[in-house]
Amino acid sequence: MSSPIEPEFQKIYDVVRAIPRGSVLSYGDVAKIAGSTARTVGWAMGNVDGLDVPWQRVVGADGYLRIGKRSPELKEKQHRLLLEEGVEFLENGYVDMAKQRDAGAPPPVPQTLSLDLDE
DNA sequence: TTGGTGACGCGGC
DNA sequence: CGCCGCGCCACCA
Repeated sequence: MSSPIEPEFQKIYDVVRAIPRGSVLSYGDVAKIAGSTARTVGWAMGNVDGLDVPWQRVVGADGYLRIGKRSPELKEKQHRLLLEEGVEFLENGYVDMAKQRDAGAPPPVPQTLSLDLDE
């Protein structure tokens, strides 16, 4: 509604959509895969508007929900959504990243995406 | 055009 | 282990 989705952001959204339910990726991870930067991914997540993008599955590299600077409610919403998806949290409110990798969790990025950013 | 800001990340202290 | 600063890229005034 605001701005036309550039193909580059499209890639970001594509990667986020590929995140399996109950799993999460960090902004940096998404950025690396989409060939962008963490900041840009963050900006993209803030512009999902009505797109079909599971923005809640993108968290900080340390597992912290880096939202709430100006939208504490949004952070709570993300927390709730992730809980419903089966994502485990720690006492401090951080996502249990260790569990994420250790739970024998499936690769965050399905091969269906075939990231061809390899030269 | 320049400068400041931000849903980030990481190295230094 | 926490705080600070720089780098990054896109957006807005």
